[in-house]
Amino acid sequence: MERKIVEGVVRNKEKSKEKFLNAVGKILRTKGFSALKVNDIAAVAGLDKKLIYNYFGGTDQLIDEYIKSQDFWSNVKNEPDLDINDGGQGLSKAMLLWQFDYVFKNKELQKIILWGLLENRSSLKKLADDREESGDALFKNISDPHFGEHSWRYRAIMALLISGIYYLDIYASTNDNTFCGLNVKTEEGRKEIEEALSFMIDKVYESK
Amino acid sequence: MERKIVEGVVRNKEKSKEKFLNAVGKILRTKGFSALKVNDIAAVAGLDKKLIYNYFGGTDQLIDEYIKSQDFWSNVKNEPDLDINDGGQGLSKAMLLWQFDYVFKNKELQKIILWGLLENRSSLKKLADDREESGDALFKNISDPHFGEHSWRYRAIMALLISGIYYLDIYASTNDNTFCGLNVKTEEGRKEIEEALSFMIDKVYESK
DNA sequence: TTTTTTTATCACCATTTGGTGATATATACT
DNA sequence: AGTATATATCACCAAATGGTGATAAAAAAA
Repeated sequence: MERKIVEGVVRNKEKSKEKFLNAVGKILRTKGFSALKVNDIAAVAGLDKKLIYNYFGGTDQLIDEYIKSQDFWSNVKNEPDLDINDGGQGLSKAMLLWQFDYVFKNKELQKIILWGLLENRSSLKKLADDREESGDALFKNISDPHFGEHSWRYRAIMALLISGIYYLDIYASTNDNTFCGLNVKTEEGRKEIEEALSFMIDKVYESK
Repeated sequence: MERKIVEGVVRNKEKSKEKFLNAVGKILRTKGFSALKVNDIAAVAGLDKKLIYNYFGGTDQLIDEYIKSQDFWSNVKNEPDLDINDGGQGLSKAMLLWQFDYVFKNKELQKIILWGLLENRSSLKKLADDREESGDALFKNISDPHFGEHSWRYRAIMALLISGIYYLDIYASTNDNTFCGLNVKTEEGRKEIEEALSFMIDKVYESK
C-alpha cells in the first residue's frame, strides 16, 4: 500500500519546492542571475540547501525548473480580436507597441532576455524556441501570404525592431545614458520610439 | 635627485602593468567578464596578484583602466570621404551596415556591450557617453538639418536599428536559435537584415 | 662592492561557495 | 499508544576567492 504524501504544516515537500522556486524568482528580479547561488537561494527560501539537492538535483536543475515554470512569452501571443484584413498591419503595430511597454515594465523578463545572450542554458534555448514558434504563427498565417516574395524582408524588419525594443528597454533600465540622444526612460523618449515603430510598419506595408 | 625608473628584463613595472591589462583583454574575449577574478587575471598575466593591488588598487580599478585603454568606438566614427549632399542617406546606410558587420566579428565589443546592459560601472558609462558624443556629431551636423521637424523621428529610427543590430549580432554569437525565422549566423540571414536596414533608411529619407 | 630602493614572490588568512553524511523530528501508519 | 519513514536540519569538508604582511631578489645609486 502506498504511503500518503507528507503534508503537514512544518514538513511539506511540495510547499518546500514552491518556496525554492519562489526564492529563485525573487533573487532573479532583485539581484539578477549572477546572484543565484545555492546558499543564497536556500537562505531566501528559509530552508536548508540540502533540500535543493534532494528535490531538484542541484542549483542548475532548480533554475531550469523555474524557467520552465514561468511561461514568459505566453502573454505576448496574439490579440485575437484584432482584424487582419489589413494583412496584419494593425496587429504588427499593436504587438510591437505592446512588447515595448511590456518588456520595459517586466524586469524579470529583461533578466531572462539578457541571460539568453550570455549563457547557452538548455531551458533558455527552449524559451527561445517557444518564442519563435508562437511568432511563426503570425508570420506563416498573416504576413507571409500578404507580402509574398517580400515576406523575408518583413521578417527581417520585425527582427530588427523587436530586438531593438529589447535592447532599448533593457538599456533604459540599467543605464542613465541616452541612446542616439533619446532618453528611453522618459515619456517623451518612449513616445519617439513608439512613433518610429508605427512609422516603419506603415512604410513596410505601403511598399508592398 | 630622482631615481631612474626600474626597467630591467626581469623587473619592469610598466611591462608588468601591460601584462595585467593584456590578461584582462584575453580573459574578456575568451571567458567573458564573469571570469575576471584576481587569481585568474594574475595567472594569465604570469605575475603575482599582489601587484594588481599595488599597481591598480584592485581588480575593479584594473578593469576600469583596461576599458579606458581600449577605444572601442574610435573605429566606428565617420567615413569622411562619403559625400553628404544626400542629407546623410549614404552615410547612414554605410554606418549601419558597417556596424552590423563590425560588432558581429568583434567578440570583445559584444561582451562590452552586454556588460553595459548588466552593470553600472563608471568606465562603461563613460564608454556610452563617448559613443553618444561621437554619434551626436552626425546627428547635429547632418541629419538634424536635413530632417528639420522630423529630426527626432530619424534619431528614434536609428536608435531602434542600431540597438537591433547589437542585439542580433550578440544573439547570433551565443545562440543557435533563429530570430523571427532568420538565422543571423548565416550569409542568407545576414543578407536579409542588411537589405532591411538599407530599405528602412531609404524609406526614412523618402518620407522627409 | 656595498647600499638602497623598487619590483616581485611567497606564505598565509578570512570568507564565500558548493556539496554531503549523520542526525533530528514531524507526519503517517499500525 | 508506538513505530516507520519522509522531511528537514546540522555540522562539517574541500575548493575557490579576495586580500595582505613578510621577505626575496633585481636594478639603481653610492
